[in-house]
Amino acid sequence: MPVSKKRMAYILQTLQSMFPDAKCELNHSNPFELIIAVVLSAQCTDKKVNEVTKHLFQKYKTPEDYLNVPLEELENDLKQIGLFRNKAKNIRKLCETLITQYEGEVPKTREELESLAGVGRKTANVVMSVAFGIPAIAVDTHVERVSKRLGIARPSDSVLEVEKTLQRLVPKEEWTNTHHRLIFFGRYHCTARNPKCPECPLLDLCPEGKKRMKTH
DNA sequence: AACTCGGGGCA
DNA sequence: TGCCCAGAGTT
Repeated sequence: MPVSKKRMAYILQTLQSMFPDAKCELNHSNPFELIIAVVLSAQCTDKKVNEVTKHLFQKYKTPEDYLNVPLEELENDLKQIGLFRNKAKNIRKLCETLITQYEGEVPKTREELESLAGVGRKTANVVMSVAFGIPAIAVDTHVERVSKRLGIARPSDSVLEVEKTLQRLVPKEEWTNTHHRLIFFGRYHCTARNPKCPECPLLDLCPEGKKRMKTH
Protein backbone atom coordinates (compact mmCIF):
# COMPACT_ATOMS: atom_id res chain seq x y z
CA MET A 1 0.00 0.00 0.00
CA PRO A 2 1.27 3.49 -0.83
CA VAL A 3 2.00 5.85 2.05
CA SER A 4 -0.67 8.03 3.65
CA LYS A 5 -1.01 11.72 2.86
CA LYS A 6 0.13 12.48 6.38
CA ARG A 7 3.32 10.48 5.95
CA MET A 8 3.84 12.00 2.51
CA ALA A 9 3.55 15.48 4.03
CA TYR A 10 6.34 14.59 6.44
CA ILE A 11 8.49 13.29 3.58
CA LEU A 12 7.89 16.50 1.61
CA GLN A 13 8.77 18.64 4.60
CA THR A 14 11.99 16.70 5.14
CA LEU A 15 12.96 16.92 1.46
CA GLN A 16 12.34 20.66 1.54
CA SER A 17 14.69 21.07 4.48
CA MET A 18 17.33 18.93 2.75
CA PHE A 19 17.10 20.62 -0.68
CA PRO A 20 15.37 24.00 -0.33
CA ASP A 21 16.80 25.32 -3.60
CA ALA A 22 16.40 22.26 -5.83
CA LYS A 23 15.82 23.22 -9.44
CA CYS A 24 16.50 22.05 -12.99
CA GLU A 25 20.27 21.84 -13.48
CA LEU A 26 20.22 21.56 -17.26
CA ASN A 27 21.63 24.81 -18.63
CA HIS A 28 19.24 26.67 -20.93
CA SER A 29 18.13 30.22 -21.60
CA ASN A 30 14.82 29.57 -23.40
CA PRO A 31 12.25 26.80 -24.00
CA PHE A 32 13.92 25.70 -27.24
CA GLU A 33 17.30 25.18 -25.57
CA LEU A 34 15.59 23.38 -22.70
CA ILE A 35 13.80 20.86 -24.91
CA ILE A 36 17.05 20.11 -26.75
CA ALA A 37 18.90 19.69 -23.45
CA VAL A 38 16.25 17.34 -22.04
CA VAL A 39 16.21 15.23 -25.21
CA LEU A 40 20.00 14.94 -24.95
CA SER A 41 19.83 14.04 -21.26
CA ALA A 42 18.23 10.63 -21.79
CA GLN A 43 20.52 7.99 -20.26
CA CYS A 44 23.26 10.58 -19.85
CA THR A 45 24.39 12.70 -16.91
CA ASP A 46 23.22 16.30 -16.92
CA LYS A 47 26.82 17.29 -16.21
CA LYS A 48 27.88 15.86 -19.57
CA VAL A 49 24.86 17.42 -21.29
CA ASN A 50 25.79 20.86 -19.92
CA GLU A 51 29.35 20.37 -21.08
CA VAL A 52 28.14 19.64 -24.63
CA THR A 53 25.35 22.22 -24.83
CA LYS A 54 27.74 24.95 -23.75
CA HIS A 55 29.27 24.76 -27.22
CA LEU A 56 26.18 23.43 -29.00
CA PHE A 57 23.97 26.40 -28.13
CA GLN A 58 26.53 28.86 -29.45
CA LYS A 59 26.45 27.14 -32.83
CA TYR A 60 22.75 26.19 -33.05
CA LYS A 61 20.35 28.90 -31.94
CA THR A 62 17.21 28.19 -33.97
CA PRO A 63 15.42 25.08 -35.31
CA GLU A 64 16.64 26.07 -38.78
CA ASP A 65 20.26 25.95 -37.61
CA TYR A 66 19.96 22.22 -36.82
CA LEU A 67 18.63 21.56 -40.33
CA ASN A 68 21.17 23.67 -42.17
CA VAL A 69 24.12 21.35 -41.47
CA PRO A 70 24.63 17.76 -42.67
CA LEU A 71 23.35 15.11 -40.28
CA GLU A 72 26.90 13.84 -39.88
CA GLU A 73 28.00 17.23 -38.59
CA LEU A 74 25.31 17.30 -35.91
CA GLU A 75 26.14 13.71 -34.97
CA ASN A 76 29.76 14.69 -34.59
CA ASP A 77 28.79 17.63 -32.36
CA LEU A 78 26.94 15.15 -30.10
CA LYS A 79 29.67 12.51 -30.21
CA GLN A 80 30.44 12.60 -26.48
CA ILE A 81 26.86 11.72 -25.59
CA GLY A 82 25.43 8.23 -25.60
CA LEU A 83 22.74 7.38 -28.17
CA PHE A 84 23.96 10.34 -30.19
CA ARG A 85 22.83 8.97 -33.56
CA ASN A 86 19.23 8.57 -32.42
CA LYS A 87 19.31 11.91 -30.70
CA ALA A 88 20.71 13.74 -33.74
CA LYS A 89 17.97 12.29 -35.95
CA ASN A 90 15.26 13.04 -33.40
CA ILE A 91 16.42 16.60 -32.89
CA ARG A 92 16.30 17.25 -36.64
CA LYS A 93 12.80 15.77 -36.88
CA LEU A 94 11.75 17.76 -33.84
CA CYS A 95 13.07 21.00 -35.38
CA GLU A 96 11.31 20.26 -38.64
CA THR A 97 8.00 19.80 -36.81
CA LEU A 98 8.51 23.02 -34.85
CA ILE A 99 9.02 24.90 -38.11
CA THR A 100 6.21 23.32 -40.14
CA GLN A 101 3.56 23.05 -37.41
CA TYR A 102 4.38 25.48 -34.61
CA GLU A 103 5.90 28.51 -36.33
CA GLY A 104 9.30 27.68 -34.86
CA GLU A 105 8.04 27.88 -31.27
CA VAL A 106 8.00 25.15 -28.59
CA PRO A 107 4.35 24.14 -27.96
CA LYS A 108 2.94 24.15 -24.42
CA THR A 109 0.47 21.27 -24.21
CA ARG A 110 1.39 17.71 -23.30
CA GLU A 111 -0.23 16.33 -26.43
CA GLU A 112 1.71 18.65 -28.73
CA LEU A 113 4.99 18.14 -26.89
CA GLU A 114 4.70 14.34 -26.92
CA SER A 115 4.06 14.41 -30.66
CA LEU A 116 7.61 15.71 -31.17
CA ALA A 117 10.36 13.22 -32.06
CA GLY A 118 12.40 12.15 -29.05
CA VAL A 119 9.94 13.70 -26.60
CA GLY A 120 8.07 11.35 -24.27
CA ARG A 121 6.08 11.92 -21.13
CA LYS A 122 9.09 12.70 -18.95
CA THR A 123 10.56 15.31 -21.30
CA ALA A 124 7.15 16.87 -21.85
CA ASN A 125 6.66 17.19 -18.09
CA VAL A 126 10.03 18.90 -17.63
CA VAL A 127 9.43 21.35 -20.47
CA MET A 128 5.92 22.19 -19.25
CA SER A 129 6.99 22.79 -15.67
CA VAL A 130 10.43 24.36 -16.11
CA ALA A 131 9.85 26.38 -19.29
CA PHE A 132 6.18 27.28 -18.91
CA GLY A 133 5.40 27.05 -15.19
CA ILE A 134 2.75 24.37 -15.61
CA PRO A 135 2.69 22.04 -12.56
CA ALA A 136 4.08 18.59 -13.40
CA ILE A 137 5.95 15.69 -11.82
CA ALA A 138 8.37 14.06 -14.26
CA VAL A 139 9.25 10.54 -13.18
CA ASP A 140 12.80 9.72 -14.20
CA THR A 141 15.06 6.95 -12.88
CA HIS A 142 15.80 8.91 -9.68
CA VAL A 143 12.17 9.70 -8.88
CA GLU A 144 11.14 6.13 -9.61
CA ARG A 145 13.89 4.64 -7.47
CA VAL A 146 13.41 6.83 -4.39
CA SER A 147 9.61 6.62 -4.57
CA LYS A 148 9.82 2.85 -4.50
CA ARG A 149 12.46 2.75 -1.76
CA LEU A 150 10.44 5.07 0.47
CA GLY A 151 7.31 2.99 -0.04
CA ILE A 152 5.48 5.81 -1.85
CA ALA A 153 5.03 3.46 -4.82
CA ARG A 154 5.05 -0.31 -5.23
CA PRO A 155 8.12 -1.99 -6.75
CA SER A 156 6.01 -3.27 -9.65
CA ASP A 157 4.50 0.14 -10.49
CA SER A 158 5.13 1.59 -13.94
CA VAL A 159 6.53 5.12 -14.22
CA LEU A 160 3.07 6.37 -15.11
CA GLU A 161 1.61 4.75 -11.99
CA VAL A 162 4.35 6.35 -9.90
CA GLU A 163 3.49 9.73 -11.42
CA LYS A 164 -0.22 9.32 -10.68
CA THR A 165 0.48 8.28 -7.10
CA LEU A 166 2.69 11.31 -6.53
CA GLN A 167 0.07 13.59 -8.08
CA ARG A 168 -2.52 12.21 -5.69
CA LEU A 169 -0.32 12.58 -2.60
CA VAL A 170 1.24 15.99 -3.35
CA PRO A 171 -0.64 19.32 -3.53
CA LYS A 172 -0.64 20.52 -7.13
CA GLU A 173 1.14 23.78 -6.34
CA GLU A 174 4.01 21.69 -4.97
CA TRP A 175 4.32 19.29 -7.91
CA THR A 176 7.23 21.01 -9.64
CA ASN A 177 9.20 21.72 -6.46
CA THR A 178 8.65 18.18 -5.26
CA HIS A 179 9.84 16.78 -8.57
CA HIS A 180 13.13 18.64 -8.27
CA ARG A 181 13.59 17.72 -4.61
CA LEU A 182 13.02 14.04 -5.37
CA ILE A 183 15.61 14.29 -8.15
CA PHE A 184 18.14 15.93 -5.82
CA PHE A 185 17.38 13.36 -3.13
CA GLY A 186 18.06 10.58 -5.64
CA ARG A 187 21.17 12.20 -7.09
CA TYR A 188 22.93 13.36 -3.96
CA HIS A 189 21.59 11.21 -1.13
CA CYS A 190 19.42 8.20 -2.01
CA THR A 191 21.80 7.21 -4.83
CA ALA A 192 21.40 4.08 -6.92
CA ARG A 193 24.59 2.62 -5.51
CA ASN A 194 25.60 3.07 -1.85
CA PRO A 195 22.70 5.25 -0.67
CA LYS A 196 23.45 7.23 2.51
CA CYS A 197 21.00 5.34 4.70
CA PRO A 198 22.95 5.72 7.98
CA GLU A 199 22.68 9.51 7.83
CA CYS A 200 19.24 9.69 6.21
CA PRO A 201 16.58 11.73 8.04
CA LEU A 202 13.93 9.49 6.44
CA LEU A 203 15.47 6.19 7.59
CA ASP A 204 12.86 5.59 10.31
CA LEU A 205 10.04 5.46 7.78
CA CYS A 206 11.94 3.89 4.87
CA PRO A 207 11.32 0.17 4.32
CA GLU A 208 14.27 -0.22 1.96
CA GLY A 209 16.58 1.77 4.20
CA LYS A 210 15.79 -0.35 7.24
CA LYS A 211 16.31 -3.51 5.22
CA ARG A 212 19.68 -2.24 4.04
CA MET A 213 20.78 -1.29 7.55
CA LYS A 214 20.15 -4.87 8.68
CA THR A 215 21.83 -6.70 5.85
CA HIS A 216 24.80 -4.40 5.31
C1' DA B 1 6.91 -6.08 -20.72
C1' DA B 2 11.16 -6.55 -22.83
C1' DC B 3 14.57 -4.94 -25.96
C1' DT B 4 17.65 -1.57 -28.25
C1' DC B 5 20.33 2.35 -28.62
C1' DG B 6 25.51 3.83 -26.53
C1' DG B 7 29.47 6.85 -24.91
C1' DG B 8 31.04 8.31 -20.53
C1' DG B 9 31.56 8.27 -15.34
C1' DC B 10 32.63 5.76 -11.42
C1' DA B 11 33.86 2.10 -8.03
C1' DT C 1 34.53 -4.99 -15.67
C1' DG C 2 29.80 -3.98 -14.42
C1' DC C 3 26.46 -0.80 -13.30
C1' DC C 4 24.27 3.54 -13.93
C1' DC C 5 23.26 8.00 -16.20
C1' DA C 6 17.18 13.97 -15.34
C1' DG C 7 14.36 7.96 -21.79
C1' DA C 8 12.02 7.08 -26.05
C1' DG C 9 10.59 4.10 -29.74
C1' DT C 10 9.74 -0.41 -31.42
C1' DT C 11 8.28 -5.21 -31.19
